[in-house]
Amino acid sequence: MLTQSAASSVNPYISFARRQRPVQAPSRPGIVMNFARSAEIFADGEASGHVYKVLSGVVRISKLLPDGRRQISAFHLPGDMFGFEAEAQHHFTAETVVASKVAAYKWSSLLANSEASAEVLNTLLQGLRITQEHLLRVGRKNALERVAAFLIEMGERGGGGDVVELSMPRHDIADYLGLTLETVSRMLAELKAKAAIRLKSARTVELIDRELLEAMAA
Amino acid sequence: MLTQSAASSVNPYISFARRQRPVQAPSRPGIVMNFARSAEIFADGEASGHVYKVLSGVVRISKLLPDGRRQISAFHLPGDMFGFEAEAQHHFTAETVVASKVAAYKWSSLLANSEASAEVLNTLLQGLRITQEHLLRVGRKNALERVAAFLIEMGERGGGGDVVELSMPRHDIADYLGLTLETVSRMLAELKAKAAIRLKSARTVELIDRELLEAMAA
DNA sequence: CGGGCTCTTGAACTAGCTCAACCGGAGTGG
DNA sequence: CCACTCCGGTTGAGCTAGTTCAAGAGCCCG
Repeated sequence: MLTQSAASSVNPYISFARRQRPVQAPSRPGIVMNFARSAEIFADGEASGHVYKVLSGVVRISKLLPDGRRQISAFHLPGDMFGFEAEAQHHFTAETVVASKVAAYKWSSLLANSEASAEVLNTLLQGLRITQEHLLRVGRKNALERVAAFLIEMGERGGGGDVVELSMPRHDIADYLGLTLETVSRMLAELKAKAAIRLKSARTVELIDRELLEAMAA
Repeated sequence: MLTQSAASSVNPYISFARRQRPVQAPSRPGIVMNFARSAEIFADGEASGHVYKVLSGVVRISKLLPDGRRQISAFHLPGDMFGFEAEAQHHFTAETVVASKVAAYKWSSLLANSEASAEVLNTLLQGLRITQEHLLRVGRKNALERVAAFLIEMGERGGGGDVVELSMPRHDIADYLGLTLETVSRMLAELKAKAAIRLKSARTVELIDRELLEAMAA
């Protein structure tokens, strides 16, 4: 079971994603829900109708290929909203990376409120821009540039301090950047060797030369 | 000048994109503009404030890296809208692929109209979903899968017939799929060898085995 | 103290890139 | 009407970045 075989090996996260879900369905605006780490909030294909806001923790948005290859399109941090759909079904999966608190809002009631719907519009515009920028990274940048850009991104979103807490495993970073976890690990080692970063632990990165890091992100 | 050198060679399209632009600025809703082939509609960094609808032709949306590497995030066909921005500046470039007719609308007046703004919301939701799906292709699919998926996509968007007119050069397809033009050409040759398609001309592809094509797109 | 995970590192392999030559259709001019 | 040229596309040969496969090393938690 642990000996994964070839390219068509099933992504281990499929089986890990737990169906732990709060009993109370989110019906009125702003229902708060607690999720354990690596829990599924909703899955690709499920009925949509609610949008969510991260209160604490980290949420990953992903799509799976039938053979298990996975692409993470975004990590959502506290304050971020996700789960918007034009149709009645979700077209991607949302799972927690770490234990997280999430507020659910009814999509229809959000649209009824003009102030909220203006905010939604803005969120969507930002989301589209960010996804297009990420597409450029994945489609045109090399492994070192992608990892450097990822660290800068997480640094900025995490408050701008020099110490960046990566709450996700290498596997998730790899699936976000379109790489393998081994390559992510090697690129981190290279950035460390070039004195751009220091690895306080596997998940705690200190950015010791932002300028160099930015130059490497291309 | 024609001997391009190495990975850092400047993208030829930078210099080709012509600044041919209609004199009349789009100020009232629905101003129709005509553009020659490979003309710039707006560039990354320019002031935004208008959104556009393709009336005829094809428009490509792209982002450039300083060294000339380019990622095309979308091709827009007649009926599609583009140019939405949350901020005062555009964050990507829009150029015609072939001679095109485009209608410009003032963003602010579109937002004022609630019916139009509901349509905008829907367009954005669709756009986000499509971009995420494209990210999965670029991040996780191999060259053959990407090219097969591209042909299926263009086939469906082009009306569903068996003969697909690709109005864009190989270079554009490559920059859309995150490949090189040589690889695109080789994958088309492979699909042809496997009898999934027939190349009536370089730009005219006949899909002779959609099922096989879909299987190859993974 | 032991059993899983996660992460790192090494070695070999390969998909796709790079570099280079050539091909063919669409003007263009003699 | 043919020769020439230009440009987009194809094809080949070799190379390399990143993957794959494999073996260990930490590390957290019971």
